[in-house]
Amino acid sequence: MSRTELAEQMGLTRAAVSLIVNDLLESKVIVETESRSIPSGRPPIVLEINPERGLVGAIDIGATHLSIAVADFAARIHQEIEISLDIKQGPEICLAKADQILRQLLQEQGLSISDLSAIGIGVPGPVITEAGMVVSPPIMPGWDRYPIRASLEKKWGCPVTLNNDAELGALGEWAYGAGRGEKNIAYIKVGSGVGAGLMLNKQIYGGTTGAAGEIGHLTIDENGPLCNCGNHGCLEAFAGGHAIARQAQALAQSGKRTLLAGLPPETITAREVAEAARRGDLYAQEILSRAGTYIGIAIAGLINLFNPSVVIIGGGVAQVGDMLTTPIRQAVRERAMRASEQGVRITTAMLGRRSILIGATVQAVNVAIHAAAENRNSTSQPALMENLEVKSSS
Amino acid sequence: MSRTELAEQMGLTRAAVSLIVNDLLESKVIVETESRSIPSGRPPIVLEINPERGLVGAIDIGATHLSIAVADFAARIHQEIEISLDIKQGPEICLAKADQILRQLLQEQGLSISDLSAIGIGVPGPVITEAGMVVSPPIMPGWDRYPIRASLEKKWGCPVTLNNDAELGALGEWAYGAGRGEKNIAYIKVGSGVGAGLMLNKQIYGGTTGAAGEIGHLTIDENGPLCNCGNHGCLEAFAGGHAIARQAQALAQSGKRTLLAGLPPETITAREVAEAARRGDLYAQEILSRAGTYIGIAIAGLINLFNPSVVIIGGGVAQVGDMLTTPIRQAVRERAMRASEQGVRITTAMLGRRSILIGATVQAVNVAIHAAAENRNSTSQPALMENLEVKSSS
DNA sequence: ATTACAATGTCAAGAGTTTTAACAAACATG
DNA sequence: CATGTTTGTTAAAACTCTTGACATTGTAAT
Repeated sequence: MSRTELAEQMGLTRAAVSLIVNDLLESKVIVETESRSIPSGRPPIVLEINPERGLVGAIDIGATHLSIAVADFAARIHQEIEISLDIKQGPEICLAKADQILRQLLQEQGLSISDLSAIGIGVPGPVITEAGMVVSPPIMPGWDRYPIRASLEKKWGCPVTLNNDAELGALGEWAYGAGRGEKNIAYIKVGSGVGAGLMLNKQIYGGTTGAAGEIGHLTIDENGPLCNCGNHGCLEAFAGGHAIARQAQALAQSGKRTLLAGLPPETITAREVAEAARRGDLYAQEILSRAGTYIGIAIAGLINLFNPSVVIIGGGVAQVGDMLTTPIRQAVRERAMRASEQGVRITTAMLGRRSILIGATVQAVNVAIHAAAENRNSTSQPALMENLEVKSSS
Repeated sequence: MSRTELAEQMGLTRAAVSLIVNDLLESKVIVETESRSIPSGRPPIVLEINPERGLVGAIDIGATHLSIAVADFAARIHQEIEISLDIKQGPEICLAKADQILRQLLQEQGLSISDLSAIGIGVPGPVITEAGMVVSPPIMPGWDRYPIRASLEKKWGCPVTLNNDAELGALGEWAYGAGRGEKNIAYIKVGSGVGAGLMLNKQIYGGTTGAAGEIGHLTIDENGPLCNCGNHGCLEAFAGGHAIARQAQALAQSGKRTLLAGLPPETITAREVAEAARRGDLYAQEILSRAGTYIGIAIAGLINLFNPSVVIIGGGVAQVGDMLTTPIRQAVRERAMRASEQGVRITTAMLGRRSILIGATVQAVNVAIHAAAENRNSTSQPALMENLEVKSSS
């Protein structure tokens, strides 16, 4: 983004922007990159946040895994590690583990926590961002109202941000993936459960108590199977990773000619179903296709209510690609209203399994930038930085 | 709101606010009202937009009616009129009618269009606010892309705003009704059809193409009755005014002992059902209760996705009150996730059938204020006015 | 090559806002 | 009636942004 563009966006003159920008250049918060060529006139000098200005940490705590990454201010991941970890062990154990892995990851490069400008975290539950804690999480026993952010900021001595994981998936895909620059997007995380993260008017929308986007518990069929949440026929009970695994286990024991038949039932997860489907197993494909249809029904509802411009399918199960998106698209076409359905693009996550980590990185970079700009003695530097924070649509 | 409060909200000092405020007081855009008493210290002087500064027009174009009102800057309605009008007649005829009624209404008080500072309009279709037109409306044949705002501004010579009617219902209830000061609310308009208007982060949310909030076309049961939109089992086909009337007509002919039995089927509308139910007719109550349950199912989905703090039931059918809200509350309690459901209040519209007109008034006042503030030669007067626009939460 | 053109970026003086720091005003309480 | 507390006001000082010029850098035409 050039000085002139910034001036227009902020409602200032080029001269004023020049003064602010040069100040920020001097302190290396932003840098000039190559100048684009334009039809006529002097080419603008493109400005961006200095990728080398610092490093941030990104942590994705899932139901059964823990991913940690170190990235620069351009959200380029330098190092990454994933281990399995049961979130039910509670905050003390899980966060201690995260602390340990992060330090280890940094040490490999001769770094320490103090080299990080900020750390972004995603968790699979309703988050009150301002308070830095989760409230009444369905699948995180023991985490309710635990002061996650406060305790980590104290331990690490740097700013920490906490968000819902699906929100971060949406943010990641919006900033660097399939939803770049769009105004309203939904990121559907299809993992063991199903959740949605929303960005409305280019901002994360978490709802009143952080519980927005619970698409997994839309009622699809009131006579359907029992869900963890206590209700019957939730989407999650039809199409989540657990539900897929359960169907596959039943299939394996049914005596049908399927690639899954040979496996011991306990070892069958959604991953095995995806693998079998990829190899052409019709029964496995059938399971995924049906899941896709159910997800599509729910997404049709979401589209009717939100009218987004893009819906991005992410999460572990989404790695199967078209086997899920094709039935989803069809269900949406059949169920959603024309006016909304025609304007929406439904696509797989561009950042794959990294959407959430990248989203966490973006959040961390944003707070780091804010902290840096606030320390400087200028009024409108923060406002200018906000326009540079993530390459917003031009 | 006092000068000191304004200063805090805007991040300025009291001194700066004083200068701006006194300028605005001089030009009578705002006025001082009585000073509240506080525990200790000098009582603050409450400021508000001068209610007498001017008048605005509000127009609510429904599927089968046209309501027009003249109100002051405090959204107090001075005059009001409602006639029946079929929106299918198209924009030329309907807007000419609106023009005629408005002029007539003004003339009764010795006024004319030039006495109005702005006019707000609501229509029952997806609106692109910036363009001032509707796009692909399901129930407004002939209105697609007709330049509603442009043609009216030319005709009337004052600023005109165009919004979806349910959006305005939400805005009206948020500003002066059951959702005052809340951050995220949904207004459910139960009329011939069913639609939702959303205010998220204290702003109208219309979606990417203005089609957000189409709750009426959520699929409740894929084997349900055919809907106007072409799909099966939409909420609207179960619980809209049309659907209620259809059920009542069937009931009347069924031979059951009901108050509706005597009436000729063609004359039975939702209004007659409500009337019979109020008189204790169990069959009529049953119809309404079932409609409430279906609406509740859809609202449960909306709550799971949006996590609002208040859901307001409005529109013609909602006038029956508890006969609709009780089953709605119960369905929501059964279907929505705890975390979201516990934090939400479900209530009837406080402004009754006027929600939309008041919302239109609020929009009109806002643009009028903006126009007034922009003409003045000051940088931050517009910003200050925004904080006064509608009594936002303190 | 040279010239014209069109847009970006820069500079110094001047205009306009906001802060600072002190003070006056208004009300409750003892 | 003095005291405490918070609001609102005032003048000078500090700061920010705009104004209106000019230099810069590329493309396209002569």
